[in-house]
Amino acid sequence: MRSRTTHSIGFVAGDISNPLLAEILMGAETTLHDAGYATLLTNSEGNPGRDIENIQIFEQRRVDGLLLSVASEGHRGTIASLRRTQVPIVSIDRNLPASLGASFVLSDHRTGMRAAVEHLLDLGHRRVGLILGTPVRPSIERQRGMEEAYAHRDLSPLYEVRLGTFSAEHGEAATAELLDGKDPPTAIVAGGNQILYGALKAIANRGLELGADLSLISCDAVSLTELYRPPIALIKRRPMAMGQEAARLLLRRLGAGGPETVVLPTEFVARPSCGPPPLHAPLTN
Amino acid sequence: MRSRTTHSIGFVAGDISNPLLAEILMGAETTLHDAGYATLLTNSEGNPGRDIENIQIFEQRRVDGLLLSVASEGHRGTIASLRRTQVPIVSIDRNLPASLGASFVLSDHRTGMRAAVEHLLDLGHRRVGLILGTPVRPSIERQRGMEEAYAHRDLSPLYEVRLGTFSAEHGEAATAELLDGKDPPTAIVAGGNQILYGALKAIANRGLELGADLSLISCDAVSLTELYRPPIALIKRRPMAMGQEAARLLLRRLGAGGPETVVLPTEFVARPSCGPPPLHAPLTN
DNA sequence: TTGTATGCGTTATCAA
DNA sequence: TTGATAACGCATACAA
Repeated sequence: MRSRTTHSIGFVAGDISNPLLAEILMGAETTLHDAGYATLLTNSEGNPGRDIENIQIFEQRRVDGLLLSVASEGHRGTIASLRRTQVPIVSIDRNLPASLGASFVLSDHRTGMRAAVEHLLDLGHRRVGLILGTPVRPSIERQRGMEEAYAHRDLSPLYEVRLGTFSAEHGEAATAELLDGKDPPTAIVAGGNQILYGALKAIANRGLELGADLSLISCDAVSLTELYRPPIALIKRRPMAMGQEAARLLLRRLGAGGPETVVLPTEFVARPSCGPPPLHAPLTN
Repeated sequence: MRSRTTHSIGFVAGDISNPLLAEILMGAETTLHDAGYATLLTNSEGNPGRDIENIQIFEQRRVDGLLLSVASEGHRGTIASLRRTQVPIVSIDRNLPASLGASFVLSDHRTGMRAAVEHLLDLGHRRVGLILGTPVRPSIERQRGMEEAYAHRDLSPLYEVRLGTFSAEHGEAATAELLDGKDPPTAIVAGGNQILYGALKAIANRGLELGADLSLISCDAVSLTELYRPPIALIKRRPMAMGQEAARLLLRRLGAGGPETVVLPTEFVARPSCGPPPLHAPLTN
């Protein structure tokens, strides 16, 4: 008498301790719960191998669908696991081969980043440091937004990009390198909230005043950005809406709809952490 | 040939968007994953009705055990649902009737709070405001720690306690009331990280300088406490260890062990957000 | 044609 | 040293 469906959904999360992902998860969980589905959660901690394991675990448990934010987009094993999986897939802010037939919920990081960098260029900055996490879609789109801003103003690409991990450690190390290097940037964009924490630590250690000695922009709104003094400019999005949208896309797939892609906007919010570059900084180009 | 167990665990969380709970969850999930268990997560959003729903969902899915942090400890319906449940239960930082035969992982909030308040009393404070969330174990234990500190010094209980919810809104409103009232406190203790955000907002709105005009102590270490200027004193614990311990207790129950209780320590960390009370404050008692 | 995307082959790295 | 696994890069194919 029972249907073949388990009325459960698997969520493969990269790092649950990230408050952003927690919000996405909450949005998805709430929507799925209202539709009568339980959410199973697993944690990969940024490890592609555990992504594969987790996908297999969900396969064994016969979940009706998968929500996932994979650790590595191009990873051969991950793609192979997903190809074997029969259930609908919704990818959250990650690019996957179209042949998988997945749905996508993506943030338009590029537009927000472009607006942020144009704001810095308007203020007179020319050397900007961009600190990114692993080379997954959000990082790549953010870099493109940076490139577009410079290209649109016909300026030489004097920005410096530091790829790494979405960790406070990388944020701190990259900020230190940028600030201690030759021709240090007059503005820094932190591409993730853990990266922001690390960057702030390095900045505070050097006694630099935000908005005067150095400008700073954060990706994603953490409470810290509005409570910090001065308040920190940010590229905003709505993570809970992202989770809800992911859940809705999955529910449509379960109702026999085809794969869809939804792109959600990001918005730049100027705040006093951005000011004109210090006068002694070399204004090239 | 398959065992009757589903090798899955249900985690009933109050509010996943709380970074503290996210860390507890991650600790539990990692340990359970290593033991071959998948973690199912549901979210109650502080609503006892949804606690009951979620417990029933897990019952239907035949999970092997439950980890939970209930919204309301005394709630009749919640207790009744738990009584019906056949699987082992581990309660995280919540009191439940002993007749349920649950295991417990608890934080020793009282000791940390007592040390924190004694620090304030040593600095000369007599009027302290304590902002708490809902009346569950952490709040109750924190209040007791406050009481003990005053009693141990033979001081009149000039502290003021504000129970409410674990939200930034309550933190801001309660801080505003305390500061705008007659005989305002010279120090405030924020009993939860969302409460801290609200309190800081109210304090910043009034242009008060921490450590000089007002002293502030936070419960639980959010990155904000070390990045804020001045850094904010806190009562520290290890949420990830709490999740791991909860998972271990549950695994022991699954291996036919009896119910156990583990109490994990909290530690007060003094920081510059605490200073002597301003001279113009009335020093009573 | 140019940019983009995908799949395969190769190398590098780490752990046993 | 060997095995496995992850990162890199090229060639191809498709689309704008």
